Amino acid sequence: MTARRPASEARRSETSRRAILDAALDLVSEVGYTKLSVEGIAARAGVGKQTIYRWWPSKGAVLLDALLALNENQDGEVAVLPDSGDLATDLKLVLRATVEELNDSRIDEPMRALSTEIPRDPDLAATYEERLNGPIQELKKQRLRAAQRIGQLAEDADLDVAIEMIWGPLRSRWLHRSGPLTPEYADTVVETALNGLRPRRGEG
Amino acid sequence: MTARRPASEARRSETSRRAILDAALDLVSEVGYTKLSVEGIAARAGVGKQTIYRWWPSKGAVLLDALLALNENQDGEVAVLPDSGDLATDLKLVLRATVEELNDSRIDEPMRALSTEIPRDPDLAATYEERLNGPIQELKKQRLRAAQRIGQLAEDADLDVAIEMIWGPLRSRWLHRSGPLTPEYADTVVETALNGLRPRRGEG
Amino acid sequence: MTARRPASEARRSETSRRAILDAALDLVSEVGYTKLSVEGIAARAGVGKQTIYRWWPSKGAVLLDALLALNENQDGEVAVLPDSGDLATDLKLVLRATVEELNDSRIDEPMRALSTEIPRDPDLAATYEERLNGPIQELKKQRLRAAQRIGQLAEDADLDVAIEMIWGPLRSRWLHRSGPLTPEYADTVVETALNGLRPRRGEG
Amino acid sequence: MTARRPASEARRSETSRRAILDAALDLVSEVGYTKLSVEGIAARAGVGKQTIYRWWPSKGAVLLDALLALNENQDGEVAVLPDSGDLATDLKLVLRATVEELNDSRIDEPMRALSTEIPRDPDLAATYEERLNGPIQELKKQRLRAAQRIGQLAEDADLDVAIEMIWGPLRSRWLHRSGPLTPEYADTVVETALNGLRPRRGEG
DNA sequence: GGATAACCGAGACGGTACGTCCGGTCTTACC
DNA sequence: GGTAAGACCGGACGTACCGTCTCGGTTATCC
Repeated sequence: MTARRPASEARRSETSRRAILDAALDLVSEVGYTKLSVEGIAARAGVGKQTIYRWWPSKGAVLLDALLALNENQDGEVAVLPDSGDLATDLKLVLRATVEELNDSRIDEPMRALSTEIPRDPDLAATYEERLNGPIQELKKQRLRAAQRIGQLAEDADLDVAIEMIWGPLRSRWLHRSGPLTPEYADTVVETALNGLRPRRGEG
Repeated sequence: MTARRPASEARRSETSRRAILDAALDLVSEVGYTKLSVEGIAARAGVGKQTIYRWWPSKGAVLLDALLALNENQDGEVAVLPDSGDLATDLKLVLRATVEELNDSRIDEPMRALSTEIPRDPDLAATYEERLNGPIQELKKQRLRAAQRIGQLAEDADLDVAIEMIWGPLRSRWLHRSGPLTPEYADTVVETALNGLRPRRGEG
Repeated sequence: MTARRPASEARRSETSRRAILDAALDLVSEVGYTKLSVEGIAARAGVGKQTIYRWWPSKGAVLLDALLALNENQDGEVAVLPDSGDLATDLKLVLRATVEELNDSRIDEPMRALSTEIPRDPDLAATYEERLNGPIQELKKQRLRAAQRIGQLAEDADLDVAIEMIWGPLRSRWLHRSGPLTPEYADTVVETALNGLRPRRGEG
Repeated sequence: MTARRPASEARRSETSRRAILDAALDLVSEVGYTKLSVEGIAARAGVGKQTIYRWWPSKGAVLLDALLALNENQDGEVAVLPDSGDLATDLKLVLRATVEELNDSRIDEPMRALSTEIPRDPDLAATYEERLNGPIQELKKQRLRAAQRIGQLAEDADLDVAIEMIWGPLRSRWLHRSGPLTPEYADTVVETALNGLRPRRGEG
């Protein structure tokens, strides 16, 4: 696990790294991202500011690492989305899990912070894409391609649009707090995305 | 136009107000929202800082007003979404217009700034909801309800979900710059949202 | 007295200015010049750092002003050196006063600080020359010229050298703590400087 | 030469020591004492910071050693001041040599640095006194005592005052750059110190 | 038409945080 | 055990803005 980090970081203090990530998570929950400061993180972590600037370019980057570390802890990392043979069932399962995650205050605040910082900071966006969003996006596409192969998803569907259709509404409602995040909402979104908004032929 | 502002603002300097909004728009395009500062706006507008703080609570609020003023200028304000009788056609029209708007650099930066600031600032979010998003959301719902009445949209569809399905993907691609905003993309999204992701029965 | 400051400083807070000068004097005595910091002065004075940087270029400049302010307080400022008609008597008087001043802990530390900072900082040196040393030097020269006129000082004496001869030893012993500063020492220096080091002709 | 250092320093790297002293001299001339840093010296010398802190307590101490090393190089070290039998002649000779030394940019900056650091740092002052100033002071006193013995200097003269009278003005003019350092100035000072400021009896 | 009060520009003020430099200590790997 | 390298905690630097607060100098109503 530690060995994963490259040789150039051989002398890096694992203690300080953990303290910084923990402090960042704690503080962002306590005071919000806007009032989160590198100075504050350093103080809370009992660390010199330089130790943060040496390894991260911004408070957003610290937070991204903190979030990644959070995932690594609850290991057995899902390397793949579930595939029971039925797309709708699986998507509901996944979205319900996402609902739970976004309702987890440990994740909610830092994730919200990242979501609003990424469009402002191209460097952070690139890292986020590479380390977090990209891989996840690929998993989603794999699952959708499997569905295409067995005729559960239109063959000519644009997968990026499809992903947006499925995961977008949840994310949007969460980010703008425009409604409660419930398992039922997850189900509704999946059904609507798959079936479309038109009245279903032969219904009623 | 000026008369629209309440009596309490009778003594307010229209010159300063315009200068501030213009300066805000100019600066946010030049330096980005993060480096935009009340101090900078005041300097650029040739105005005292207090004149800004007297009328707006934050730089975000200034920008919101600036954006609203921008809309008021290009008058003939569409008080309603087009209704040709065919929902798909109308939605494509509207989304193509949105595509053009979001490609307009005059609007792009301030809009992006607001989009990332709103989830961080409840007060700004409330104002945004009341002055800009709420009314627009209502127009969209009206158009969708009309479609429901003539059987072009499922009667049991959750309109909030529907709106997210239709307008979400465009907004998301724009905000994260995850692909080009083209008229064709607008069309694809409308079709996908209406028809759903499942293979259409009897197709092929 | 306050009116002496130029119009450009009309809005300057006299309260803050006094607090800063007082804090600087207190701190330099407590912790020494090396550990004196602008940050520390600001904190002690209950003032923002910018308020110091707005009006002074360095901690040395603050200290110089503090010292000048100290002199202004004990008014009745001697605009001229005493002239009783006898040079030796007057010089002893003046040097004994200097001895007392340099033994005053209120003056000792800041003066010592300035003395070591001036050779390092040309800007500070210029200000010091203009505001403090220059005028004093002029007074000394006036007194010595008077002595020349009545034959108590060699007509061809270089006044700069003369001043160094008279005031230098005291200053040197003080700066390097190479011996106690006593009235007797002052007298010895005056006698030696006036009579020279050679054996006096006809003595003994 | 190397053997002069005590046994405890047996393992000390002479290469590093030289590199540090050279780097210190170079840097103090380039950037001035204030901006001279242990970090900078280490980097320039290609040496670890610890190697400096192991052997010297401060940047001032390094500089003092560097200066001492400089003297040791131009060997044939004058263990005694010249004594031709005429004090005035000898003093002029010595002061003219000092003038030349102080005009040497290789010596000027580090010496100036030391001169301003010593009154701030008692430890450095002690070392300076022991290693450099003390011995020199003793040489001066020896020469002056010899002069007293043959009636060229007043028998009751305080030698410390005498030294200050003779060497002080030069040092002061140099430190405060209050005038050019010339051989003529050296001569004037010697004459004035010996003869005193009073008009000479029987002149004219 | 003279008082008066809100608005305005300017910018000083007490603060917070920035991102950097360096101090002095400690650790690692080499020789 | 000395050394090069450099991470570490900490303190201060000088700067940028925050949001509040005078300060005079216009307006622009209202008596």
